[in-house]
Amino acid sequence: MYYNYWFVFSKACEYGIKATIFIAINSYDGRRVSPKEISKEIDSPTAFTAKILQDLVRHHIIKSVKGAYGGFEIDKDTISKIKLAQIVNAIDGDQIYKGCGLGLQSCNEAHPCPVHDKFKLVRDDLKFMLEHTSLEELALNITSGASFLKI
Amino acid sequence: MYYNYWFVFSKACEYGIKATIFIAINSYDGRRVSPKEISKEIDSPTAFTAKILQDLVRHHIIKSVKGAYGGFEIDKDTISKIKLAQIVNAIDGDQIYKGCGLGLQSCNEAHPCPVHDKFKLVRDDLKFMLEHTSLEELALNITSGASFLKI
DNA sequence: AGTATTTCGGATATATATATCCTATTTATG
DNA sequence: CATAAATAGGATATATATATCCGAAATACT
Ligand code: FES
Ligand code: FES
Repeated sequence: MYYNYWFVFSKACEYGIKATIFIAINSYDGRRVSPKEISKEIDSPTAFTAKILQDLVRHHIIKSVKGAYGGFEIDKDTISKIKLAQIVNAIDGDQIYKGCGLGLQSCNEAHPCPVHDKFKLVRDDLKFMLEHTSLEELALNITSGASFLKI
Repeated sequence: MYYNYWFVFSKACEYGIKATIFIAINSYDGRRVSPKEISKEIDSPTAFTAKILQDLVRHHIIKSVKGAYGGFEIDKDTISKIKLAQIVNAIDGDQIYKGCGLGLQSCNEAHPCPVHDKFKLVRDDLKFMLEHTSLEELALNITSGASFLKI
């Protein structure tokens, strides 16, 4: 059997998205959070999550404050401006938007793979969805109890 | 950096889809093909492709004939009945249709993750596409020169 | 200045997917 | 029956993703 255990996003990306949401929620209250708190809340391995947080800092999606009383935070103003696509891009790259569904070297209208036309529709829908979903709405859905970060 | 190099389908699944299309094309001409021919035509590692072919045989998607003058084939009658979804299911399983986009234990309307509503739409589109794309049309697009299996 | 706290980042370990190799088994044909 | 040709399948190797560990650097507070 050649079953895989994943779909669309890497584990790193799943953790990154959930972590960013949790940081946003806490930033609304002016509270910084640590990798330990985050990983507990999103049910992820702490050290691995910390690596991903570093990556998100480098991509200027979240901010880190070193030292005592430090932690991770997001500028309140930017929470509504950050789109899911930016987080996914920072961690998984942009092949998700551009890559060929059947692994040809590139997805090319002029040299399409057998599923190109149909695959492109779905892929573009995914792209549109990611580009139009804001961190703000994801965070608000958690605080309102409409959605959950774990289990 | 935590970039991944894949998207949606595993390599095994990509090879499986392309191999099945190539087998279908040859079965229209009553010709059996070997893993060597297949892997050359779809630009994949031969031995690995052979493993996937075995898997497809076990799932009754293709037929194998052992011994001299053997090879892989598909009943002409079934080519139009086989859907892309069956191939994907055989190799990558059904998590692609059912799994949570953010890795929660299960995708559950009553306990949704932050992206559930939006993700479900895209996932269901993908499911519909796979279930309504026949092996026949994929094969015909190759023979007509409208699409390609490699490069 | 000293200390506790916290992120940063390199090195390493583990799990999984991908790929290869070699032998056994099957079968058409001479 | 012998031989050649072909798939089946176990064992093994490699690449990548995931996960852990530990010391270095930065910062708030005393
Ligand atoms: S060429 Fe394969 S998806 Fe476009
Ligand atoms: S719960 Fe996450 S996609 Fe449905």
